[in-house]
Amino acid sequence: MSRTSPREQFRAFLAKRGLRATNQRLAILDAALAQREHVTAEQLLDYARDIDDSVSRATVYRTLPILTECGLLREVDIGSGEKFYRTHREGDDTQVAQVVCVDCDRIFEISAPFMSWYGNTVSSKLGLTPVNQRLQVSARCDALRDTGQCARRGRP
Amino acid sequence: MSRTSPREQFRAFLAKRGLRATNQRLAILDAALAQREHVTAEQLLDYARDIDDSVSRATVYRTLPILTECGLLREVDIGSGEKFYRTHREGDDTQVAQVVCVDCDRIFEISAPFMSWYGNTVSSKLGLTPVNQRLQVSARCDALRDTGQCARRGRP
DNA sequence: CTGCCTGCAAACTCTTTGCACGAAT
DNA sequence: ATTCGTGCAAAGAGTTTGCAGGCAG
Repeated sequence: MSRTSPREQFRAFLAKRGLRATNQRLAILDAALAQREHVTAEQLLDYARDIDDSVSRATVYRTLPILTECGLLREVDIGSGEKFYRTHREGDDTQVAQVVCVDCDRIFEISAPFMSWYGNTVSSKLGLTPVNQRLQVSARCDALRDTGQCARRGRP
Repeated sequence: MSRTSPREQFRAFLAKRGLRATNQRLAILDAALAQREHVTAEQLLDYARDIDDSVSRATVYRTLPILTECGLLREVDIGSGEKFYRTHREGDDTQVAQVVCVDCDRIFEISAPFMSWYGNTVSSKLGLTPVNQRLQVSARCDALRDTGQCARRGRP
């Protein structure tokens, strides 16, 4: 229903915080929005440089937390050393599980509406209130095991 | 039921792989077994050096994967930059959720038997078979919020 | 003896930070 | 004009690795 584009949303967020809408920040935003898959900071740097070649690695790292707090990106940490980022679109479920295929390294996200209940159940026993939670599944590809091939293999 | 001590289990595992039971590896094992809480590689190095001061950081890092594969330790990654390790005793539940208190930084583990069902459900939709899964909850301390104090605060 | 193991230190990866210049408001 | 933002390069944290010597089997 909302008519607010991500660009506007970002500008409004920046203004509210007294931050500036620089070309670099906007280029990073546009680069992120153009990606359908999970991307690393390094990949985002490349894409952002295609839009504005003055973007530096430092600025990407400084901008990512802003975009995350703004709600435009979601940070996904699968414990592999580097963090991944994904555009968070309106209507996206907040409670998602990540399924990481150890064969093709792709990250799938699945709505997991039970998670918040689990988090509450498990935390309340300890006198704690959940802030956020992640369910992460590592899995192997059935097709690859059975036929030696996986259609997803190698795809971005 | 088993009469096998962790030491014996480790020696058997090493022998089976053609690896050597060095003093350093045994010291690291003993250091790990003596800990009740989650420890980092660095802490384990300190404890192991109390037993055998010739243990080096490199050997700790080289030994941790062995102990993990052997099933004597469990690796816990809470996405904080460094990994934690915990002794995995017989009868320990494999399906555990980690609850991390963001106030006192302690890691609690709670049995979460529903997790494997969930992992299966979510993976099978993608044509994947789960290898392992983690449910991780970040939470705040109720006592600290309400009374300004938490009995667990500062405790190891 | 032989070859796996070791400690040391350097290398590596991802991320953060100090600094002086540059641009948004 | 200010003040925040930037690129660069160096620093950091955690972990891994190359090498020459050491010790288990």
